[in-house]
Amino acid sequence: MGRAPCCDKAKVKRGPWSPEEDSKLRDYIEKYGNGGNWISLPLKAGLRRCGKSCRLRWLNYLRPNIKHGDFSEEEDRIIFSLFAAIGSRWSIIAAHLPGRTDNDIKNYWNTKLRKKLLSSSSSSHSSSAMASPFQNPNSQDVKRPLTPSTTIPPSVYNPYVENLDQNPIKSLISNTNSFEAHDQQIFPFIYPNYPQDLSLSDSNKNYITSTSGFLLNHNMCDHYNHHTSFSSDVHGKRSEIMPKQEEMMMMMMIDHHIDQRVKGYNGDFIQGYYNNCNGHGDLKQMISGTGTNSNINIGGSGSGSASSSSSISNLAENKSSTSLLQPKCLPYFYS
DNA sequence: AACGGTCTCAACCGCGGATGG
DNA sequence: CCCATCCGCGGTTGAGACCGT
Repeated sequence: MGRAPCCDKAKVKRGPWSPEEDSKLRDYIEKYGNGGNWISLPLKAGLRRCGKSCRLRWLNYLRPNIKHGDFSEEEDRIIFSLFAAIGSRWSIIAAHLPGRTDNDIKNYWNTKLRKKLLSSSSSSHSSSAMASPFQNPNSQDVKRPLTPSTTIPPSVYNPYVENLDQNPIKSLISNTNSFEAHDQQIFPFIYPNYPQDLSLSDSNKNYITSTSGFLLNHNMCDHYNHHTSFSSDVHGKRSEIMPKQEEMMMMMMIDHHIDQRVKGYNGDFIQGYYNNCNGHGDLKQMISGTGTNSNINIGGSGSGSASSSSSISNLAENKSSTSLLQPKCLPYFYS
């Protein structure tokens, strides 16, 4: 037996709200609130609407202090940052943007920001492609050598992920320490207003920025690990938890950030992920380059297998790479 | 001006979680 | 514990606006 409908659809009005309906709803809620019960509200307010519809109309449109209209660049950055960190948790993202609703942000992402990211990512080989919105205006463009990041408390790099210290992926990445990173290209994903957001002392700033090169990837990998039981148990079975679209965006972000600092990198992280999802390897191996099928390839174009496995560490040494994104990946990520 | 394709965004839908009897 | 009910969320839809030809 299916779930009972929340209201009798034959008796309620649907579609766009009229000014009169808006006025009735607004007046009622301003006088009495919703009484903790949206379902019974329409009857009391004299509206022929479903309670859920009333709730949505109030929250997304009639509620005071709702901000409509264009998003600022700062808001863009916050959305990108939080999306990178937590995915499509629109309500949480909305909580960071006063006056914006989750619906608004979701629509904005789907119609504008996603395209912005796609176009940025597709042209990421040009040096300034990602200057905005990914560049943090608050950071100084200073290269710092990376050091292992195991000393960073988890809460510093992702407030939404717990127990990152126990994450095996984290330590593997931390050992890959031969990168140099531009903080401004990384931190905005996590903290748009860094360093202001963190209110760090000078010493703490150094301590954190020295490892920031992989913070983004830490977050992403943890995100994957958390949501998809990432390693070998995915064997060809796509996660039902993480939507395809989100996977694509996350991988493109990772891809871009590798691309930013690895000369000759051509997108094989995405291929690696693809292969991983088909049971050819696992993410830890992919990142550390330790597995038989670590899928960051150099100079290879093997189909489904790593033709010349290497690691991000090797790529960081500016070894040339001519490998291409496998054609079979394209329908998967770009369909 | 007419037409067709694309984009936007308000609204809907269904699910999972929370809550209370 | 079970069940019913409600809430809140995220994905999807579709009408109208917009744009290019």
